[in-house]
Amino acid sequence: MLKEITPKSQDYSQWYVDVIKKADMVDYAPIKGFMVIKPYGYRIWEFIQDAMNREFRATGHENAYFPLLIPENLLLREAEHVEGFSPEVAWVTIGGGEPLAERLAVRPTSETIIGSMYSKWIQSYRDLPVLMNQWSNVVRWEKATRPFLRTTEFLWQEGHTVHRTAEEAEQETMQQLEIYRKVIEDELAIPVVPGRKSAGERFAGAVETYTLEALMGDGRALQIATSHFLGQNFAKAFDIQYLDEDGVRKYGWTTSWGASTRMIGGLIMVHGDDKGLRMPPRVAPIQVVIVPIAKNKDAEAVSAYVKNIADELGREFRVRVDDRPEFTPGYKYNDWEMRGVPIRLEVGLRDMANQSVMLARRDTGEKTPVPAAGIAETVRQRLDDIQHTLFQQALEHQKSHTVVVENYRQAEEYGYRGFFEGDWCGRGGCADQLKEATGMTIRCLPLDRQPLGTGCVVCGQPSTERMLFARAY
RNA sequence: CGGGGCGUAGCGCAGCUUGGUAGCGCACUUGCUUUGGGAGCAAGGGGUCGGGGGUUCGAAUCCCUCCGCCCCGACCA
Repeated sequence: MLKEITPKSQDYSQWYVDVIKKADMVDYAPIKGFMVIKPYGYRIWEFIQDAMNREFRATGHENAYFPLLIPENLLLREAEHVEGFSPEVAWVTIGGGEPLAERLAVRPTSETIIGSMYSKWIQSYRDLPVLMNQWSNVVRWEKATRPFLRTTEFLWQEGHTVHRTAEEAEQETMQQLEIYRKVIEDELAIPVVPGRKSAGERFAGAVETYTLEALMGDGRALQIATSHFLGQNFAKAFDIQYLDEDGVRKYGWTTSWGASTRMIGGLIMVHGDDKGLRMPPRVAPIQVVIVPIAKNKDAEAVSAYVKNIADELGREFRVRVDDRPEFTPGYKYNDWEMRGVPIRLEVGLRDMANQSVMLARRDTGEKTPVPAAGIAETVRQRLDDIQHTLFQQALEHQKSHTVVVENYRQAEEYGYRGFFEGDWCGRGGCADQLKEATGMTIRCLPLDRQPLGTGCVVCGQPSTERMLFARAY
């Protein structure tokens, strides 16, 4: 085990790696680019799943599961889609010891195989809309990988829907984007900027891609969820047709939307500090840890006092009593701080005598004695406050690192760290030049902004778009 | 794919220049003492030195070769 966590300011990448190791979230697998998600990390994923499943069901979606392997001919159906994904597809060519007649792709995403099934299932306008989601793993052969942020295999959910009209499909696309915003801001306490992707950054095969962009602690952007309006591109490629009320056969309009374990990487980078993780209470595997402090002769008395408190809190919160005899209290404080547990209660003889406990907040580091009576209410308030404080701190960071510019060169004085906002003429050439010169890419065209009319930040020509650009993960 | 670095105990490393019984710290096991911010003492266990080949009486160390990992670039939902 590492003894210390590298300070963020010294080396942000090393800090990130140290934190995920110290927090016991992941381990590197024996295959390059793959990782094992350990129970403490996986539990966070389960909370995200719970929150999303609630929202998906409330909007009429059902979970289903489609195959891991996709026959090559299906993957080839949609031209842009193949072109976008083929460089990173892993292929299965042998099964049961025999070479396969047709090689099988390990899914990089499931539009193709789901589209082929939808075409069988849909006959009439009465079969629409089809609203499904699947929780799965996907594989994209990446050259540079980092735990959670970009791994060869990752876990995600992918929603796939078919609609009767373009309007309904567009509405679905926006509705799902809003669900992501809600879960990511309310549960993970990560503020995001919703926007539309520029043509160059669009999902392969989509008509429009919408995104949520978050700003990390080091000033780089992270695309944290996307929702795609696919038009009739996939409906045509997979022959998804229905007979409409007017007796005419028509192509359906499809959408897809996804969010992955990358969100956990965002969670770490947005909230973590030099002591380790800081977990937002709503997705914290352990919300309250209680550390009893007692010499041998007092152990029994303290333990009884702690048990009462733990029982009361355990009815409402996720509580852990750390009574491991082999570690000192100081060790335990550090240990749980690395794991980001929002509230720590230190309980010894002094507290017992005062009928109180010492409450330490992970977000602020503040330590205050609080009465044992009404402890559940106190903890409830503090957890709410921590959830709120983490979001506010992240929002402050985002706001203070968002700069409006009239020319992209102004970003240089900020070291290209942060979100930069400016006008864009809409031409891909300017986007390319921006990237070439600065390493920054267009993160999105924010939904609620209009061009200021100051001219494209790259070429100065009349602008049609307002864009958010940054260096990204 | 280009440039650089590294593979020695679970983790982090020394040893290699100049070949001669494989070491240190942490972790682990046992016992005793400890416990309000990373406890102490004592006794233990743990290694095909990344793989293969060569030189040599003898290779972690020298030579050849293969493999893997990390960082920087390029590429990228």
